[in-house]
Amino acid sequence: MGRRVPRRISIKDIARRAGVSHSTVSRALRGSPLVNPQTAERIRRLAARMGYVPNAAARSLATARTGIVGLVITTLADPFLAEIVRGVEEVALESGYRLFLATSNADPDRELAAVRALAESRVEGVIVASSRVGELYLPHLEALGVPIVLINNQREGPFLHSVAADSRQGAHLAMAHLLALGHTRIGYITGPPAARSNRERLAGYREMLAAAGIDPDPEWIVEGNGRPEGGEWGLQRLLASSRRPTAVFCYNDMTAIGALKAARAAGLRVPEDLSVVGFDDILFAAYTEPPLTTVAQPKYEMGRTAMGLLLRLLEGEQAPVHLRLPCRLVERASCAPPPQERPVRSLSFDERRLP
Amino acid sequence: MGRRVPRRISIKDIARRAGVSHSTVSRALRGSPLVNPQTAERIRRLAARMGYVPNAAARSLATARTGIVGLVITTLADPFLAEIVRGVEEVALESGYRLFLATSNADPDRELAAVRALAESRVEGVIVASSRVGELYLPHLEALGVPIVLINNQREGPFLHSVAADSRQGAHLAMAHLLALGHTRIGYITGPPAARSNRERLAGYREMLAAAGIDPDPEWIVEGNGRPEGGEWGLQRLLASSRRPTAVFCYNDMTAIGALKAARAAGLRVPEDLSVVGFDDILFAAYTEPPLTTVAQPKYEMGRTAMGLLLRLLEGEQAPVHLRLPCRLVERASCAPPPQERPVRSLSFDERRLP
DNA sequence: TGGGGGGCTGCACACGTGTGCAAAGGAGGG
DNA sequence: CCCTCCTTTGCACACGTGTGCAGCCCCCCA
Repeated sequence: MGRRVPRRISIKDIARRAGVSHSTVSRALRGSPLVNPQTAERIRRLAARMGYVPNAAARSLATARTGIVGLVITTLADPFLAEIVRGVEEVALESGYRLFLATSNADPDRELAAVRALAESRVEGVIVASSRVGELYLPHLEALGVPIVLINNQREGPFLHSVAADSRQGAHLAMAHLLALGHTRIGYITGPPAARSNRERLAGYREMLAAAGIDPDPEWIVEGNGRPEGGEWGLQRLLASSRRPTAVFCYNDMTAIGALKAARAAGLRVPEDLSVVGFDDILFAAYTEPPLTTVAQPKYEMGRTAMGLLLRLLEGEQAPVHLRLPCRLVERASCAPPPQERPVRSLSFDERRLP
Repeated sequence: MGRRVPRRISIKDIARRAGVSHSTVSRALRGSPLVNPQTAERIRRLAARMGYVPNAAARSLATARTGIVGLVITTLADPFLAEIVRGVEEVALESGYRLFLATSNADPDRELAAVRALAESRVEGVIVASSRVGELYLPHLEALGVPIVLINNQREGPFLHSVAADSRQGAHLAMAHLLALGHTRIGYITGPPAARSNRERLAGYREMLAAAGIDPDPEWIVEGNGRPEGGEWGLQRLLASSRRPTAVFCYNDMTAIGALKAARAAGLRVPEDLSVVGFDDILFAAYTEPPLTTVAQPKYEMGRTAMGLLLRLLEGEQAPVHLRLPCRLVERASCAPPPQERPVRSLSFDERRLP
């Protein structure tokens, strides 16, 4: 399959033209002090003039270093990933590493093929920016024997390191905001129940309620799936609960978007009747109706940090490292004080037990 | 910098264990008919058992083929790109090519560095999935001397090919829909004026108005920028026009989102008072308020087609090719028949000239 | 003037894989 | 039985770059 790549200038061609050996050219271009400065300069000029471009494959072979980092993502369709990838790529470029893309879309066959491609390319390290890494994926990656940095997906293993947003602290921010506005009945729409981030946000939610002396009603915690449908269903169930919350903290912005939709469908105004807080600060959070107050993960920083950590690991540090970056609250327009409590008496104990 | 990649099994190791020469191993693993079938099978078994993984760099060097395709995108933050990349990646994986990521974020220095990285990796071809390729970027890419497939960015050049959605036909769909609903005063909020896609959508807009016998008011065409702000400003100007449109066709969904926001701010209900059509069908189009009727580009198909085209070019076809894929209309809830024309007389000629 | 040392250069080999060519061995036909 | 041809294998070189080591030349010092 395929044609050959066009034959390009090699250091031997330059050597011939310069009347030196290819070794000298190699050294001159690499800036070795072993070459006479004038000669080196002459060679560099000549190389530039001849349009020389080093051959990465040949260099890899000679040096046993590829300068390639694998970037594993389940799917680019996750708007959350863009900024992370930007951060990763920027640091990679600065430090002379190349990125190999490996997406899997959660298909086991493709995951396997992708890992094989990474192995054949002899990646020196791997960054996994993906909410859900397949359970089988990770072992294969570990078998590569190179350091792995997981983003927002902390696990334990000899080659495993991680950079994650501090979801619990982020949840604290969201809840502190709602509590400060005067809310006391606050719901939480979960993401994928098994996700670590979900458990942490839930923990943060519970902690802040407890700290405020509020006893959370079990009905306030409803299951979503991290996607808009989940938010829709979740909010519907919340609205049906006996002690209807005046505010909802959502696992992520996608969930919040669904929740906003359901609120509208139920005739509720946001934020007058219901306050909503999201998580992630995706691009569209600023354009929902109303614009969404949300907890921003430092995505770009996480990307930079992950690649920076990988660089350090490639330099030789081998101890497993797990880094946490703080979130911050982005206040927009989806939160307000709770609606005036109708002076209607709350249900008495007896009434509650009635059908 | 960096440690060496762990030493892995080579065909020489296998050869030693199998008691044959490395040539035989190479041939066996590549499935050459020159090897005794039993021997070949034995070698393949041994290779698998020893955990052999071919070294892509060495193979590249020997065959002068890298199997690498450069994927150039200005920024991943464009939600539009995700599906395209998915299509590209899928075909690439199926056909044994690897993807090399190069983003530039419109920074000239980074563009240069990215192109140099592509050159050093000896990419066999390049796919450019990016609304705005820097003017300087493209010449550098062309200097690589490998086929280039542009997505949604048709230009002419010896190595340039393209796959694009048929924007004009898409505009026809949108306009046909609005006209069929009974609208006669229809505005268009542009994208970046220089963008080819914008010119095509504008052309499609004009053609359909003309076909319907409608003489477009110059005030109906207002300038946006492809982002929500542009849509906001654009709609504000449209609402201020003397013959206020009852429907707006927007350059893209981001613009439409801004337009929806401005409509709300102006107290207009969508779709009762104003119909809005977007373009692109990004993920969030389904979650705007109301859900956005829009023209979908076949993004996934475009990605697949682009990579497929590149494969054919790599096989040897050299004629510049420009492919067009049709769009389709996705009807949601942002369009309705125009509001009942208030029986109020329209302004007379004389009145119009008054201050 | 001889010896030592430093600066610079080239030789030769290595990296891992692929492949043209020669050669060995066996089978089959005359 | 010999010749030919086919199958199978290994040798040797190539790809482009990097690098240890030897060697050359020149300068400096004794």
